[in-house]
Amino acid sequence: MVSCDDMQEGLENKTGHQCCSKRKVKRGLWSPDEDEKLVKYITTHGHGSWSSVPKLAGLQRCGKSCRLRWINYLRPDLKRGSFTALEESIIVEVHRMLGNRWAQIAKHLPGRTDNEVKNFWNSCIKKKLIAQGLDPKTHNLLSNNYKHNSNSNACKLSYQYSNQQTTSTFIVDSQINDITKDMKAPLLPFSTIPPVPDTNPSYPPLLHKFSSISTFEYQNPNTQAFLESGSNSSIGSVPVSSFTSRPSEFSMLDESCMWVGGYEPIQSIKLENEQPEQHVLEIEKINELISVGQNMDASFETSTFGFDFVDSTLLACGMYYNPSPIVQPAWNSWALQEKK
DNA sequence: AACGTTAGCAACCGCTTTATC
DNA sequence: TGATAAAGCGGTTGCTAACGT
Repeated sequence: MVSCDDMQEGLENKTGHQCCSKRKVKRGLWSPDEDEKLVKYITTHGHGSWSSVPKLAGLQRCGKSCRLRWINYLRPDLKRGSFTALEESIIVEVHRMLGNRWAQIAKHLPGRTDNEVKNFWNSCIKKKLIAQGLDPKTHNLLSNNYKHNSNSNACKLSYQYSNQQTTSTFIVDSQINDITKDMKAPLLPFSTIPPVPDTNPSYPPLLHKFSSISTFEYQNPNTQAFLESGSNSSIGSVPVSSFTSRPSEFSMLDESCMWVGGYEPIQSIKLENEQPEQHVLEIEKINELISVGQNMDASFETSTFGFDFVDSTLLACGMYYNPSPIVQPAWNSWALQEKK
């Protein structure tokens, strides 16, 4: 077997990435000495332009390599150790919504890097899903052949799928609103609800935190929504069209906002619309279900309306309701009012 | 003990996106 | 507005350690 030293010796004399083609760069594993140099430099000066870091830090590395080493390994805020069951659940759930967008998934896991999440997915979660008979790409049931050929040694899932149904068209990222995904959504109860973090004063003021509505009322020519405040409860009524026809009514806002708001109990949420062919969905029992660490159950699902697990998950996790472009101005004015 | 296999992970590659001029 | 550089990102590679035979 080729030793690490051999490998590095062989690599050292090669020219590196295009970005560093003017100088010889070292590749392969980082030595403690290199780590120390990089940490010392970054903590003192910040990284600035990564391409200039190696020279300034006294490293014979490519700037890209320095950046990667810092982000994936040396950053002081990185979390070490195994993934928890909760983290695992979050990865599965967000992956089901976003696919292999590791950087986006990692944003929901403080202290974890995209590389780490990706490696964990490929080395563990993927196998667990296959062992459960689920396609790790689509999260749908696999064919029997695939299932039988899967790795039988994969460790057991720490969660259970309770159902396998429903489809809704759903936009999951406000920054990629042109991307519509078919959500094949098995019902996946979280093993626990994510911890409620402290309120983050930096989160965008114009975002409406769905779960903390207190009082709100507005009208506009196209849609109507009102929220009534009770002493201990909030009742929201938000006009939406059928998800299948206007899925963009619901979308996750910038993923970095996820988990930020935490969860505040709500008594009910009513979703309705004005068009006769569309439906009204009464959401009851949410607090109960959420408080015991579950999403809404299958019986709660209304296939006609298309309000399925995805949406209940958003709600349960203290995510955000993203109004449609029509509704947005009203949300914004409400938010401004709230700020005063 | 020797060898082969596998899992986990760090690092790299190359493409895409974003920022700057 | 286009060119270029820098940064970001996902896929892939290959090393090490652990495990099995």
